[in-house]
Parts: sequence; structure tokens; C-alpha cells
Amino acid sequence: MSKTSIIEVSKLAGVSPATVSRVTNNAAPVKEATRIKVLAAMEELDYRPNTAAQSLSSKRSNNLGMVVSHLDGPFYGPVMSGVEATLRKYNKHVIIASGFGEEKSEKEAVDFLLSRQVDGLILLTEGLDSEYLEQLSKKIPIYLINQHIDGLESRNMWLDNDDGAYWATRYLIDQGHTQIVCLGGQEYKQDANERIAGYERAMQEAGLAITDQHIIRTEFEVHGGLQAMQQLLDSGLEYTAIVAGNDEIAFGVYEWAARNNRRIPEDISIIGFDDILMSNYISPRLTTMHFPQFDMAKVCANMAYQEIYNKKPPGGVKFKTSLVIRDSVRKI
Amino acid sequence: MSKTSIIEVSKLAGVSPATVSRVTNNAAPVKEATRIKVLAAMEELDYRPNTAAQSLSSKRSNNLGMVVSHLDGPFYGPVMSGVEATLRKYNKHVIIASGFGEEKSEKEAVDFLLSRQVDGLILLTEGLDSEYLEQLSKKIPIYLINQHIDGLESRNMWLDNDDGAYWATRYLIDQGHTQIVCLGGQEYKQDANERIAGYERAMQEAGLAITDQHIIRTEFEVHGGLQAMQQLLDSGLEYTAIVAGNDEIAFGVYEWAARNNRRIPEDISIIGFDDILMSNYISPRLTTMHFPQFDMAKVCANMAYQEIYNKKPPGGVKFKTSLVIRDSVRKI
DNA sequence: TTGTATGCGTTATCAT
DNA sequence: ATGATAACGCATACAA
Repeated sequence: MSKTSIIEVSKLAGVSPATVSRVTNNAAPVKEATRIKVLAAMEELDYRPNTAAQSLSSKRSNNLGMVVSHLDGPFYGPVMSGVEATLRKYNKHVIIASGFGEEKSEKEAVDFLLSRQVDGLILLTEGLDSEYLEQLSKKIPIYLINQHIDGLESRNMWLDNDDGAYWATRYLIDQGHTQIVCLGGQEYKQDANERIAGYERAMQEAGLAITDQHIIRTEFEVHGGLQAMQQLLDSGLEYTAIVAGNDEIAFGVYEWAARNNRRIPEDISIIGFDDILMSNYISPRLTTMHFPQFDMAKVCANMAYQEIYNKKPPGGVKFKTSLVIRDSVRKI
Repeated sequence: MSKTSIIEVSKLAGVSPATVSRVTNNAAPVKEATRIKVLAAMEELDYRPNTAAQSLSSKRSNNLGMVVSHLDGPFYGPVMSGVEATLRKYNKHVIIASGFGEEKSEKEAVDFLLSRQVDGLILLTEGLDSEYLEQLSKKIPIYLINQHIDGLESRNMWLDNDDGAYWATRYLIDQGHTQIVCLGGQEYKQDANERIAGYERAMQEAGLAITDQHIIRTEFEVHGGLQAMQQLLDSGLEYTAIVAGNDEIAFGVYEWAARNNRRIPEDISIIGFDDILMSNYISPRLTTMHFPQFDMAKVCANMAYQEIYNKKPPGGVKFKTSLVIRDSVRKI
């Protein structure tokens, strides 16, 4: 374990430590001949720069912090995966902290990460409001996934939820459905509102009237879908198809259908939103709008890297969903 | 951003930097009065020790590395969550790297983590063989989740797969089933073999004869379950219940049942293994053996912490599954 | 119990 | 293009 230091490498290569540093960081110009010598010495001694010393001296940890609401959950895996893979390519790393879905805990996670001297923060949270985030962004570069804050647009990666829900609804309409309800998320959630707006837009455009009963607000969870279906039943509204606010709500509908002896898609057609892993497993496989989480994560990590370590100006990106046709919608 | 250093704290408190260091690490004895003074000064200046300097000086990064096969996948979330939560409590942190399910990539992940000077390694991998791991363990403490290697038992956290499969099978038998098949994992997987052994043990104990046709090997995936069912059909063997090697295989059975117009549990009873999140979502909800991943992760992280930072000797732990009764098995 | 002094391995500044 | 040297902020051995 006797770590070989830059000094030993410099001696073996017959140069100064500074020169060795120059080649490891290949930032400053080094004559090709000496570079080769140094590289050879590093190789021979199996030299690995001490990251702590690098950080101390350069005042950079080479770590980005990332806080996600939940480490488990079906949604976050691909995002973490994308960020990790991208950063590792640049020899940077992500330190992930869980916010456990609560504002307090999410703030603690941010503090923890700050105390670890991360160079930037990637946030995929639910409980952090815009004021807090604006404050935070004065201290450290922050990148927001799936959250759109005025004033921070350039470091936002967000989804065009309206557009996605519009096309989801359009697909149902194109399949011949006219009695379409929407089981959306709760009002305090931005994306829930955007998705509902997209649904409304498509319905209106098609000249299909909707009433208050057509839109049911519930939690973005399986049990939310169940409750919403009960509410829908109670309302007596007739329908042939459902636009679900997300896939988990759609699963709640599956559950409800199974309990109440309704078949999907024969009796009820349904389209989801997000395309989480499970959508492709469940039976019948769920037709849904694909959320490009992995791409979003990669783009975000790239942007963070480029701005923080290469001073390239950031620019927010809006992503589009894509329709994934599977087996939960029937043609009328 | 002008970070306040230990020097400023020491001046404000009227003590030496060494004393400040002593209170932050509360290892060495400090008079209560001065401790209070120092704490007050730290508070006032909002002092946070520079982790890079700490690492450089103490020769410890206070980071543990963790490599998992996949960051997404239904299985790893709870494990990461448990490790992260536990370590954070101790003000240590986990750096997670993905192995992307390939040996080469997993080794790269290990190298990457080593180059980050982690103090220990938590491994939840598939492609690293015992020889490699034994070699690795000479360089750095490694903790194995869900993998049992001779010579490294004391740092192993593993599941009693045999016992779990035994009780899964027993449950089926207790519900009146006698024609029970097992859709297990592939031969090169340790846990797959152990689970099959448990199945066999329970069957023999109950005096139920099994033939080669009773045990089908397949991949631990949904499509594996599908294939196995096809094979089972071709064999012409009669059965009323299935022990699945894991939940994903069970989902494959669900899929097959849906396609072939068989009902669960009316026509086919099935019990899974692992209790992944989805098991509780799918319809009918899957009866399965719960894998205490979260506990396992917490125990593992605790053990790593205690050994690495407090020199407490480690001791491997064997975990038991527990039966989660839901709706996929019927009583005969 | 507390202070002093040194070292940790690298980068950055300033020369050359 | 390269070398010398001073930080970087903390922990620790040693001294008091």
C-alpha cells in the first residue's frame, strides 16, 4: 500500500514534480519527449494521484453531489446511472445522497454534500422550493432535473409534459376513443398540471367536451390510481379510455380492473406516462409515453461538467417524450 | 465562499488549532470549558472542516466505495439506500459506481474507486470471482453482499437461500399442493443452486417425488420465466404450483398465463423469491419470500464502519427470508 | 489538558 | 518548456 507519490515519479523520470503534475492534468504544454518519459515512469510505478492532495491544492473536489428523493423507486435508477456513467468518463464522480422524499431530509442531504466540498449539485428533488434553490445557486452551481425554476432556466433539464400528455391523448383519440378521462396528479405538482393541460388541449382540439368529472386528481401512486377509479365509478361518468398521470397511477387502474372484473384493453383502454421499467413487465404491457430519463441525466451531467470544469456556459434543455405503443389500448 | 479554516476558529476561541481539531474529532480528551468555547466559535463562524485536508493529513478519505451491478434494476435501490443512510449517520459517505453487469466494467469500477482512495469497498457484484476478490481483499477491506466466498466469511452478508426456498415450497405443500415445479436460475449462480436445493429438500421431506422435469433452469429474468413455462408445457408435466427462483421469473409466469388464458391463482399457484417492489403492485399480488435487502445493507455498512474506523473485528452475518403471503397461491 | 511543529501530496506562482 | 517553492487545511507526534 505504500502509495507512490509524485516525487518518486519525478525522480524516476528525471524531471520536477511540477512537470509530472503537468502531464497528469495535460493542461499545460509539455514537450512530447518528456511527456513520454513521465508517462513511462507513472506506468512503472503504478502511480495514482492522491485525490485529497489534488483537492486541497486545487480547491476542487472533483466530485459532484446529487440528491434524489429516493434511491429506490422505479424512477431514479436510470437517472443515477446516466449521471454516474457520464461523470466517470471524465474522471469525476458523483456522490449520491437520498432525500427520503422529505423537504427537511433533502435539505440535510444538500448540507451534507456541501460539507463534502462538492463542486456542483445535481438535484432531482421534490421538496425544495424555488426560493431555497435560488439562494443555494448563489453558493454553488446547481443543476435541476425535472424541475423548472424561473431564473435558473439555463441549468434546467425538463420534460415537455404538456406535449407528452397531448400526444398521449391524441393517440387515444386516433384509436377512435371519444370518452376519455384523465387521472392526473395533485395540484401542487408542476408536472401534474402540465400533463393535465396537455390532455385538455388535445380534447378541445378534437372537439371533445370535458367536464369537471373528466379530470380526477390523485397521488402519483398505485393506491392513488385505485382511489381515482373508485371516484370515477361513483361519478357515473361513462368512458372507454384513460390518460394516466403516470405509470403508477396506471398500475392502480390495472389493480382496480382486476378486482372489479374489467379487462384491459377490452373494457378499458389506458395509456401511462413515464415508461418505468415495470410498464413493460406488467400484463398487458402498458402503452405509455417514454420519459428519456437516461438521456436527460447524461445531458445534465455533461452540462455540469462542461460548465464547472471547462467554463462552458450552460443552456437548459427541454426534452420530449415519445410514444411507446404496447398492449393496453384497443382500437375502437 | 471564503471558507473559514481551523486557524480562524482557534483564534476566536483563544486556543490552538490542535485543540480545535481535537474537539471536531472528539477523540482526544478536552476540558469541557474549552470544548464549549471551541464549539461556540465553530458555530459562529459556521466552520466546516475541509474534507480534503482531513483526508490528506489523516490518510483516510472517509469514503467507502460501493459497486453494484446495476444502478437501476429493482433489486439494488434498497441496498444503496440502506448503505447511504447508515454511513451518512456516521458522517462517512459512499461513492457508488455501476458495474453495468459485466466483469470488465465491474473491475473498472473497482479501480476507479481505488483511485479515489476509498477506505473500504462494499461489493454487490455478479462478475467478480473469488480469486480476484481474495487478491483485492489484501489491498483493502472488502465487504460482500449476497456473495459467499471461502476465506472472506467474516465480511460476508448473505442470505440463507436454501432455507428460503425450503419454506417457500413448504408453504405450497401446506396449502395442499403436491404437484410443484421449480423454475430456478442458472447453474453458475450460487444462489440459484441453493434455492433449488431448498426446494428439493422440502419436496423430499414431504415424500413428494420429483423428476428432472420438475426443475427447469432459466435466466433470472421475465423472459426467462416465459421460456421456462414453454418448456414446462412441452414436457407435458402436470402441476398445480410453481416455486419461482426469483420474482422476475414469476412475472414471466404471469405474462405466460395472461397470454395462454390461465388464471393465477385459480389455475396456477406461484410463489416468488426476493419481494421486489413490483411484487406488491402486480395483479394478483405475488406471494413471495422477502429478501431483507435494506437490513442487510445497513448491517453491512455498520460492520464496515466499525471495522474500518473503530477497529472492531467483523463477523459475517447470514440472513433469513420471511414469507410474505399475498394473493398468488390458492389453497387446495 | 494543551500548544508547537511537521508532514500529508499536489497545484500554482513565479522564475528561468 | 521546465524547475523551485510556497501554499492548501488539517492531524498528529512530541513537548510542555
